[in-house]
Amino acid sequence: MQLKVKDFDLKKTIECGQFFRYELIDGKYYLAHRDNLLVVEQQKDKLIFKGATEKFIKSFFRLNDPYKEIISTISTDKHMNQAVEKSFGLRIIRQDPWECLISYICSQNSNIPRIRKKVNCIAKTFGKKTSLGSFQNYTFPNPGELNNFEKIKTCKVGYRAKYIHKANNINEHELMDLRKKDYNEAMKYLQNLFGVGEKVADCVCMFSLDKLNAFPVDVWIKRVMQELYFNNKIVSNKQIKELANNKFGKYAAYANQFLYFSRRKLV
DNA sequence: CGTCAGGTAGCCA
DNA sequence: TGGCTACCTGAC
Repeated sequence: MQLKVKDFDLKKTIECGQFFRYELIDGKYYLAHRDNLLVVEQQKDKLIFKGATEKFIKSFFRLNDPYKEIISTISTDKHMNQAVEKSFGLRIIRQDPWECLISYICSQNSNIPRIRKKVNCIAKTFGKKTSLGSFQNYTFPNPGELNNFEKIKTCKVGYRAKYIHKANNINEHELMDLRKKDYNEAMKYLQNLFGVGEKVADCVCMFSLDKLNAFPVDVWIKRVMQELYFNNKIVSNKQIKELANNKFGKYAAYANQFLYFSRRKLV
């Protein structure tokens, strides 16, 4: 199946570090996410895919987000103009909240290759084998299925094993319902989970709960924000989030991704 | 070896 | 609130 796309760059979107279970083979991206296994490739303005419906693709890659409006909303200065220029076409992936939560718990104090190893290992250890043509991968386990603490530890997640084991008891219905709640309520719920602080909660909000006003502050965002907007002064995460909120408003999440991408020069 | 990497809990002022 | 440190692990 195929689909015409505008203002979309598949490579940037997948490789920018927001999404962890994929493989690039012969120019095609094989994606595994929760129970889905799909293959996608982009040829200019054409998106060719298998293993998913058009509806899923549009929702997953947020192809219906008003890209031009988002960019004009956040492009209030030359810094953001430059960031947008470098990362144009990058979209926020709309992930499954549960897999997203576990993935970002794994992300603490880890670089991208290590996060990918951990998340893939959890799928391999607890998920079911699945295939698309000759490509094989694993589903992501459901809440309740990560109940073996020793097995979790074999995935090299270190001290995060106890967080994952505890998160396993989550009520998935409640988690999904956070999509309908506002940002503050979602943050409160998430930060109540053991091992989930402000950064991880913000990531789950922005990558899976449709909270486009979220603005996760990690070390990279902190560096770039201090450079661009605080004259290289060391400031608190709270100050950074306040500024982002005022400056980028309801699309702060996109500003966050553009700044992160352009700073790290990924892809 | 030490340091660092997309943080958080627990503790203290 | 804000500041501090231990913490699993693997790459350099």
